[in-house]
Amino acid sequence: MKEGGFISDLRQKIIQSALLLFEKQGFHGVTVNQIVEDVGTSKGGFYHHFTSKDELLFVIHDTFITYVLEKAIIAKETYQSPTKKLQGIVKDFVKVFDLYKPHISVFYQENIYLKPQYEILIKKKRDQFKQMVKQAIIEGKKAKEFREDLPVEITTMAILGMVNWTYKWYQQSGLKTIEEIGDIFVDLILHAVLQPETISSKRYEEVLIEKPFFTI
Amino acid sequence: MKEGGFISDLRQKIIQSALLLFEKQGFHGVTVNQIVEDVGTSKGGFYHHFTSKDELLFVIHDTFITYVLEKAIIAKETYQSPTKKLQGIVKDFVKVFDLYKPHISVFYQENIYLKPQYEILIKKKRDQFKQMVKQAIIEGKKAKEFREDLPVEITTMAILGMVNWTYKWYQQSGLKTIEEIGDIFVDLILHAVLQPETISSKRYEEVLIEKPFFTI
DNA sequence: TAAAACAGACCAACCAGTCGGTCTTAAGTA
DNA sequence: TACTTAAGACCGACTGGTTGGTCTGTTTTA
Repeated sequence: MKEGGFISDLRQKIIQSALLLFEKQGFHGVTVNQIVEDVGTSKGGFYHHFTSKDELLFVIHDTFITYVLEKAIIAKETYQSPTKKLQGIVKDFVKVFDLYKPHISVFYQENIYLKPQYEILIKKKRDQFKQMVKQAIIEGKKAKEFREDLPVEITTMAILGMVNWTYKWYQQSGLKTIEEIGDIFVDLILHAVLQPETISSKRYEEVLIEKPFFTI
Repeated sequence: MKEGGFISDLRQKIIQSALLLFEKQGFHGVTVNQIVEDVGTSKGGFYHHFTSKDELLFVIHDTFITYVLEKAIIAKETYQSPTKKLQGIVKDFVKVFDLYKPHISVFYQENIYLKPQYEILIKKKRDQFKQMVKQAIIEGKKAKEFREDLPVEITTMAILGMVNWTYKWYQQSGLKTIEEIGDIFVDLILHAVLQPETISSKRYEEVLIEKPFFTI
């Protein structure tokens, strides 16, 4: 508590252990006893910090989605053009996979086990995030940066799906770094949504934060 | 047994009920008792047809992945050019969401609960499917239909992610039909992977099965 | 010294799977 | 056709193990 800050905080230790256990074995594949044993504490310690196993699951969900949402808001406010906004949101989000992979796995894998009262709270924030991607696409069409025939809703879900799915296969020990993966995703997305003229001309350099790999 | 065929087969009824229950509440959120009650049978009936609850989960997984794999093999053999192959595989796969949505949900949601001996069998088929998409991309690059700078592995996962994620949001009652969604996905994917020249010229008409919506 | 933090034995509920028994079906027999 | 019979299909009370959560303490902190 004194030194080390939250590192020695039992609550955070429990979350950390639970996170890794839930990721590999699922919420129902891990018992409270396993968690407390892994942490090196007791049932008493656990229930002093959490009212239930379900609340622990909620805390994990909430920590993650809150963080992601804040990042997205910053990206949205930082950049002006829709292209840059979309690029920023995607790149920041992909980066999160490095630090928060267990969170993300639990977030997408165990969300059906959230109790209704918690589910409502999480859904709200999750929808907010989705809305930011959607908004970027709408603005991109309006600004004539993106193709006008782009179906907003499906394109949004396609982008989210492509990025979210990363939790199923990404490994830190893999061949590509998370930065590289993020660049490739942005590249694929921009090729899919930008006006063809923008791509074939050199005009995309004006609308991008940085050159994607395909311009090399 | 006489008329109606497998529709009155208890085994199929159990799978059907379990499917819908697992989809909404998860494998561990549904008890064997709930399943047999839903079907209108008994524990005895259940364990006459399945050795365990785990085996039921495996059967659901296997039915689905076997079907998808067969479809992909047909698409691969039907079309010649890589573009058409990729287009065919994706379109067929997206169509599956209409008939097999519960299967898919269970397949991606509950796969971590598969017992090791079953997991091995499923992983084998799943990898085969992934390999077919990957192969189409490799061939597309070789044939100069796709961009040469395309990273094969990540692009494969991006496409799979985009399509797979559909199980999280697709609803039959939604605004777009599954056919439309499939077309949009193909459109986005092709814009992302095809040579820019092919898109800006009219040459894509030669390489496509049918005109995507954006040519209108 | 009191409140917060933690320990761990204990419990009630639940649940996958079992097992002895009954019912249905259809082939065999005369 | 009527009767026999055996195997497959199905029933449901029961069980042994497990699990989330409780409660009464003990230790640590401020």
